[in-house]
Amino acid sequence: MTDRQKMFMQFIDKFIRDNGYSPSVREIAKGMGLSSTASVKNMLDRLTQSGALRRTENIARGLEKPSHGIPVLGRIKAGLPVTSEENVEGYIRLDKPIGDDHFFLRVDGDSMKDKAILDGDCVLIRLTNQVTSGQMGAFRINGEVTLKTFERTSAGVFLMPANPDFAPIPVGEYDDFRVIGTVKMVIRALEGGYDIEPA
Amino acid sequence: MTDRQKMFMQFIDKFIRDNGYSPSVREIAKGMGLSSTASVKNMLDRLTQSGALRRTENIARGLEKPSHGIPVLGRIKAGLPVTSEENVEGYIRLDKPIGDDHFFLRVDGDSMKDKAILDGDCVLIRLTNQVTSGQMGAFRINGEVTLKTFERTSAGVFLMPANPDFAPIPVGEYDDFRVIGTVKMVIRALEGGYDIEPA
DNA sequence: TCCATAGACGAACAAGTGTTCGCCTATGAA
DNA sequence: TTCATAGGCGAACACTTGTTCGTCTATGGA
Repeated sequence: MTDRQKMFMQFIDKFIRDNGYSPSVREIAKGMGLSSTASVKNMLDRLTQSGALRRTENIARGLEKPSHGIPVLGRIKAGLPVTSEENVEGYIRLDKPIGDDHFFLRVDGDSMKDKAILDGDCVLIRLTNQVTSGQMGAFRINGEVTLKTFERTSAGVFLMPANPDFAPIPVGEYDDFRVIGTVKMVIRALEGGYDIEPA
Repeated sequence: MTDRQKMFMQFIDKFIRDNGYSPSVREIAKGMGLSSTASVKNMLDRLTQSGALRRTENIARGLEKPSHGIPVLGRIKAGLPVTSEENVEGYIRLDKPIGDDHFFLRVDGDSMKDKAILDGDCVLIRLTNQVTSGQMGAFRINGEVTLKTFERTSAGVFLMPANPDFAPIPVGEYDDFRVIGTVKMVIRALEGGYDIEPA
């Protein structure tokens, strides 16, 4: 990609970030200091052809930047620059839409620390009442919400902590018990990485 | 929001997901089985006014769905439905753009397990060579990339594991050493939650 | 009954918008 | 030199698109 093409991409990218919709041909022309819309169309065609941009023809503001997410590097091959293509194992799409049956539960306390979940971590919960033995999830028991591992044994149902300082919680027939959802992901933000926006 | 309004939102949402740009008034009309664009405009005005939709007037395909991310629930107040407004402590925007100076490093091995980072976890690294003592980061030493805590003491510089089975790595004057970046976030996907897309 | 609100019709208008066509310049490789 | 490629101009064209206006129906209070 040429420098000029990078400049176009940056402009389009920023425009989309700022406005939530892509720029029109004339807006790009203006932003890039061009007087002809044909020049823009040429450039868009080049960018589309090289795969840097996705676009639906004849559609107003039909530009998309084909983000494939943030690269995941696995074993890094010696000799190569760290972020080079050869090291990429895959991508994680942080912009992938998640249905509104998901929410994060902020972990309070160390009761799951042996499962590497710490106080302050956020666990992504998917709302469901389907839970199998051994699965981690969020549960409400007698009015209190807790993060535990669900265990069904011959001795009954238990909510198991992952910390010897805490005792398993037996779920009796007369307890007010509800499965809230299962844990799909654990996120821990360090030193101001991904922050939580106030409500 | 009325049922009809929800149907509009769903249509628009799906359209954006499918196409990467928002539908035009006429496309909405067609999709909702309406014959007049005025009906659509009425509805869009209602949705915009109630805050369900964001939109720039007079701009083609200028619709946005105002996602404020995934809610984070902290201490859940008893008596309330779990996902009710009152429980929301904040939001995490998974669709927040991250610059391309970030990448994920897939953790290989248990050398940081006492810091609650497990084999297979993904750590978000921000490329930088600024690192202070006590900070966790990715380092290259003698051709090998490793995730460790950086420690500068009177005895010299060390890369500290968080696992008694591993020994600190002293960084000597003649070692080939480079700071790759610092850890901003830890992500662990459980049972097919957020998956890694193949490269 | 009166009235506000949600929802809808159809036609016409005024911008907005992508595309095309012919032509031009500069750069770098063959 | 010759040629391919990136980048650009300006005007004209045709289609897309949001908006407006008057009118209508149904529903659910007050």
